[in-house]
Amino acid sequence: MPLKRRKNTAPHPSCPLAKCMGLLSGAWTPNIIWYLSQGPRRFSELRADIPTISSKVLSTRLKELEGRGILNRQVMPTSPPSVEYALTPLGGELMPAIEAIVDVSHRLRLKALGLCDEAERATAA
Amino acid sequence: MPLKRRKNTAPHPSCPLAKCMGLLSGAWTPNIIWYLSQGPRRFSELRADIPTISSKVLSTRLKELEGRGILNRQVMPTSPPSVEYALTPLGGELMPAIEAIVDVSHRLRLKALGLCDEAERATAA
DNA sequence: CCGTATCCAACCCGATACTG
DNA sequence: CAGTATCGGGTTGGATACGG
Repeated sequence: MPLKRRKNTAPHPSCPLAKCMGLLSGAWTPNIIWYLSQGPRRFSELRADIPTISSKVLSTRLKELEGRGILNRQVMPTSPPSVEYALTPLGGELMPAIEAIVDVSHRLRLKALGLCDEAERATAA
Repeated sequence: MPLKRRKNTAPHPSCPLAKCMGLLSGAWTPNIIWYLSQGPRRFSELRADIPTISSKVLSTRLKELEGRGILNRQVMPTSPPSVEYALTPLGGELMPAIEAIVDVSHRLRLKALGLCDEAERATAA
């Protein structure tokens, strides 16, 4: 009984997943966005926030994110020149999504530890 | 005027971004989840859904996602053996996040095309 | 049909060194 | 301080071929 074949999905005309992947591509991209969500931040501050990132990668990601419209770059007129990066409104809208993923991840860990449906089953002894 | 230094962020004790990255790591992971969100799907169907993915990578991702509790794997008792993959409830909760990212991405493209705040500025000749 | 094994090219990122 | 240039290792993923 060879089971009937299902059509290729694509039921909704929307399936631009490539964009999803591209938007947050880069190992540290979500972290950069997360730190900027707490307010504008300078290059060296981000470097300190993410100790293991190299300046090369950080500057690359910042340029990418600026080009995508996720953050703005502003040079401050201070004596040692400094640069501030801040999320755009649209960039800020990524935060709920990132937090949702983190939340699911957290609950998955709880489940993995077996600390979750224990209550449901009411092991009761 | 050397501008006052800001403390290292980390204001909220929660900043497990490494998890966020890990959950959706892999170039095709969001796509796999997206296709499974429309219902259970077999190995070869997913292969057809994502034409450019290799069977090696697909099976690797599926095993990872199963291990993380994002999807379940079930062998169907059909004559040519087939395997169905389906999102777990927790895995399904990733969909809103993925859709949110896709949505932001879409609006960013509109902005990039200059089809957005043109109205605001009312270039007005 | 459902994968696994091997090989290999591309990419990504960190370390280091250097410029304005 | 805010980056850029270069190198080199580690990882990812595609192609292909094979096994259950």
